[in-house]
Amino acid sequence: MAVASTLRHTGHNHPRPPSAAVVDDIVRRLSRQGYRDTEPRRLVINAVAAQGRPFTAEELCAALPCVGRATVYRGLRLLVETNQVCRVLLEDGEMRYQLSRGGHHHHLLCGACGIASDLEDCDVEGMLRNAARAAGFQMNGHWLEVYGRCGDCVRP
Amino acid sequence: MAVASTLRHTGHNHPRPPSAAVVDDIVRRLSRQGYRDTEPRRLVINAVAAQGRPFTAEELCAALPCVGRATVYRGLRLLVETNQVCRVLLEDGEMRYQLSRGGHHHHLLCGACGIASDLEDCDVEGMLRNAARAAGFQMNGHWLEVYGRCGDCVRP
DNA sequence: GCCCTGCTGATACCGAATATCATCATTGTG
DNA sequence: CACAATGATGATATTCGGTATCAGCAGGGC
Repeated sequence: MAVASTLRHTGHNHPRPPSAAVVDDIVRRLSRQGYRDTEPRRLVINAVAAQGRPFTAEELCAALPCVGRATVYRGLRLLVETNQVCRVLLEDGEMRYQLSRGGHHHHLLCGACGIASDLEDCDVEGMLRNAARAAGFQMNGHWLEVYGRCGDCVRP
Repeated sequence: MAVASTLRHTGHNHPRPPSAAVVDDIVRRLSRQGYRDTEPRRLVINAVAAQGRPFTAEELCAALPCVGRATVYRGLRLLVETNQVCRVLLEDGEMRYQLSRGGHHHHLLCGACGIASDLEDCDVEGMLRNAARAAGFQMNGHWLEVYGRCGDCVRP
């Protein structure tokens, strides 16, 4: 129902064309794990996919006035737990979320426009593991965010 | 006053000898920036310095029953803002704090004992800057946490 | 179409953190 | 050393993000 009017709420926030394919993919993956395909859940996924930059749970609630708070939070949590949405840590410690494009990657967070692009093909992983081993530490994982200015904001 | 009894509250938590020198250093640095040397503030700093592993603001409050909540929170925030306490991000997204030993470093966080050791002499910095530049991104900073098992917990 | 069960959403609740503000204490000054 | 200016304190109220509850609803297997 009110999908279009819902998405309009995020219009000031670099909206993407709500790609039905992406949403369907996510719903299908959830289905495969036994989660139902419900309308409110699809609305949440739709809104998540429409965000153009890392968002907070509260922003998602605001963008979905016709979906209950609890449902939005549950939906977001489900997406995080199934690794379809990744957490993004801002420089000031605030936690945000973003649709994951899959695979292991890190974020290049622009402090000017707020957009998070992905950094792939970077072997921090191996380097860190070695450095950690040298300190007698067995590394199992890591969390990395990179802050600065994206190309568009550096040369305007 | 009740410093000794206060510290005893952290006894189960790898307490350190409350090094007066460390505390004095911090107080002096604050003084230089115009912040007063007050008893409650010293108590907070003392408790911070006595923690053996990353702690939460709430834990600090519990360890300082005779200092007001607001004062504990304010004191901790002041220490973070003046870079004398660093934030530590746990794998699950929880934020904790730890006395900074100064300079830029990263944390090796042991998931078993909870202790955070420092990783220095590691050129992630340069590597990241290059990788970011290759993606057209101007890097100004980064946040990195390494998770795993410390030497003591790997071979018990 | 029916029924089981997961999902929803209004509400209440919880915990962490901050705002308020009268009172107190530190520190620079005379 | 005493005083005044002002920063700091702490009890309290408040805000805010997030979760628990639970009766009613709806998806989807049969």
